[in-house]
Amino acid sequence: MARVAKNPGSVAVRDRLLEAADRLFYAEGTRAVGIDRVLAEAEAAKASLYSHFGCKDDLVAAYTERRIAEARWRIEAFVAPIPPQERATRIFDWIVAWAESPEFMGCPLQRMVGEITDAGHPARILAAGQREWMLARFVEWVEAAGAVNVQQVATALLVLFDGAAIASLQDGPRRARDARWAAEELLKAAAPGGRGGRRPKTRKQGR
Amino acid sequence: MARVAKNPGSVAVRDRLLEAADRLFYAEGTRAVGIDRVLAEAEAAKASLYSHFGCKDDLVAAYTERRIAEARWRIEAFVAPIPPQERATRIFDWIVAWAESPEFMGCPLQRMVGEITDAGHPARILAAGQREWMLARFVEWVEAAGAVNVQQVATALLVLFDGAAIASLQDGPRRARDARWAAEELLKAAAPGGRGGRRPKTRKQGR
DNA sequence: ACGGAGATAGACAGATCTGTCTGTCAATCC
DNA sequence: GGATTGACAGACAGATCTGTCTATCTCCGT
Repeated sequence: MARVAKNPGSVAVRDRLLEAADRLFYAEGTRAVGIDRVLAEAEAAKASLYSHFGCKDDLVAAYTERRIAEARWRIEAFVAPIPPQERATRIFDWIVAWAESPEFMGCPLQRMVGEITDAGHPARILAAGQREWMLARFVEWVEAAGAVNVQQVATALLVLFDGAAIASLQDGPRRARDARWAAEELLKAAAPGGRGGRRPKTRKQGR
Repeated sequence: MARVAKNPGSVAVRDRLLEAADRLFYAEGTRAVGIDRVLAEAEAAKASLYSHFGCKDDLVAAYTERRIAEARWRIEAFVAPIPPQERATRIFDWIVAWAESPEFMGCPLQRMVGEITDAGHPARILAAGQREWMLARFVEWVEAAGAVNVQQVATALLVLFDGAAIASLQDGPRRARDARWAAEELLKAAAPGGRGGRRPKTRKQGR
C-alpha cells in the first residue's frame, strides 16, 4: 500500500491528479472543468481518480484543502521575517504581489463559494475554517501593531483583504494597492493617541 | 411584432423568461442552472427562449444587464434623499441592508465574473462598465463629502464595497457593518485639516 | 518466481445540457 | 376571413459529464 513513484522522477498519481485539478479548477472554475480534463492534464486513469478521491465533490474539497494549506504556509513564510508590529500593514504587500502575478485569478475560496451554493458542501466547510484562521491572524497582527479597538480594526482589514482579491480580479492589481493604502490609513487612525476609537485591549464584540 | 400579453394579467414571455433566469441564476449560479430549469420556472417554451435570446450566453448577458440596471436605480433611489456630503458613508447603510436581506447571495457581478473566465464574454463586458459607473459614483460622493485625496479615497471605498459583498456572503452581514465602520474611519481621516493626505482637489492618478 | 497492489486504457451506462426542428394553436392585422 | 405572427409542446440530435466496470500491465515484496 502507498507505493512510491514507480519510475524515478515521476510523481505519485494522487499528487499528479491534485496538481492538475488545482491548475484547471483555479484557472477555469470547478464547474467548468470536467473530470476528463483533469485526467488528461494529469495523464492518469479514471479509476485512479475515483479510487483516491471518491467523487468529484471530494476532489473539489481536496483542491480547496490544498489551496488553504498553501495559503497558510505562504502567508506565514512571508510574515515570519517581518517585525510583528508591521505585519498588519505589510501583509498587504503580499496581496499586491499576488494580484500582480500573471496567473492570478482571484481568491480560489471566494470563487468556490460563489460557484458552490450548498453551504454544507465539504469544500465550503473547509473554506469556513480558513475564514476563522485568517481573521485570527489579523487580530494577532493588529494587536501586535499596538492599535486600539483591535477586533474592529481586524475585521475591517479582513474585509479590505477580501475586497483586494475580488476587485483585483475585475480591475487589475491596482485595487490591491488601493486596499493597501486604505489599510495603512486605518492603522494610522487606530494608533493609540491617534484619532481612533476606544482603548480596551481586548473586547468581546463578536467575530 | 412585439405583441403585448395575450391574456390580461399575464406578463410577456420575454419578461417571464428574464425574471426566471434572474431568480435561478442569482440563487444558484449561471452554470448550475440549465435552460430547462429556466423554461419550467418561466412556464415558457424552448423556442421562445431561443427566439428572444439567441443562446444561453446571451441570456446570461441579459441577466447581467438587468442586474446592473436594477443596481443603478436602486442606488440612485437610495442616495437621492441623502445630502450629497453624506452619501459616501450612507451608501454603506444600503449595503448593510442588502446583506441582511434573506435572499442575499452576494454580488451577482462578482459571482458571474468568478464563474465566467472569458473576459470577452458579453456579460463580462457589461460588468466592466458597471465597475466604471460605481467608481464614478464614489468619486462623486467623496468629492461632495469634501474629503482630500478624492481619487484614492474613492477607490478605497470601492474596494471596501466589494469586500463587504463577498465577505458578507461568507461570514454574514456583520462584514457589511465592518465595512461601514472602515468607510467612516477613512472619511474621517480624509477630512480636510484631519490627519489625511494631500489637498489638491482633483488629481490624475489613474482610476 | 509468483501473487497482489496499484496503475492504465477505455468501453459503457445513464444523466444532463444546449440547440434545432416540427407541428399546433390562438390572436392580430389587412 | 384568410394570412401572418408569436407562443407552446415536445421530440430529437449531438455533445458532455459523472461514475462504474473490465481487462491488462507493471512494479514490488516475499
